[in-house]
Amino acid sequence: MGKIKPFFEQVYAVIRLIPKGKVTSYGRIANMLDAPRGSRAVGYALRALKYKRNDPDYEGIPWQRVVNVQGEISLPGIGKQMQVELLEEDGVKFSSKGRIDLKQYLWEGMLPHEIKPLIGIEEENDGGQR
DNA sequence: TGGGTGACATGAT
DNA sequence: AATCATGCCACCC
Repeated sequence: MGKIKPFFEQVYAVIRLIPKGKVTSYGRIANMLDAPRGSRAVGYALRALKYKRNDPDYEGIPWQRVVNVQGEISLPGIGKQMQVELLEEDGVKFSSKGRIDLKQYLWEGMLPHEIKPLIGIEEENDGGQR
């Protein structure tokens, strides 16, 4: 039946949909996955990529396109600089305060029912009856 | 094997 | 405006 991928997998699948030159927030990704309080879990998924960097299944995930709802980089330390660099390569500009103007660069995303087929999740209702 | 551990967002104080 | 608690989930040791 509705083949459910683990949540982290769903997160990665959504991130792959973020267009180059755009960003989205942890919270928006959570909302797209029907997990309105799951923003933190989205962050956990991103952190977990560190353990998967040798796994070909997880290559090419544009993780840099996820920022917090303020348009700021959440990733601490050296990784932050790397994220800024990658975003600049994407064509995203930072303000003098190190912020991204979400009015300009935000990827609005999709509704949960729109995004599920794209990330390999079937709707659980079979046939629309209820 | 089971906790502890994090790239967050929100509402209440 | 700044702090605080809480919800959320897979993975490593």
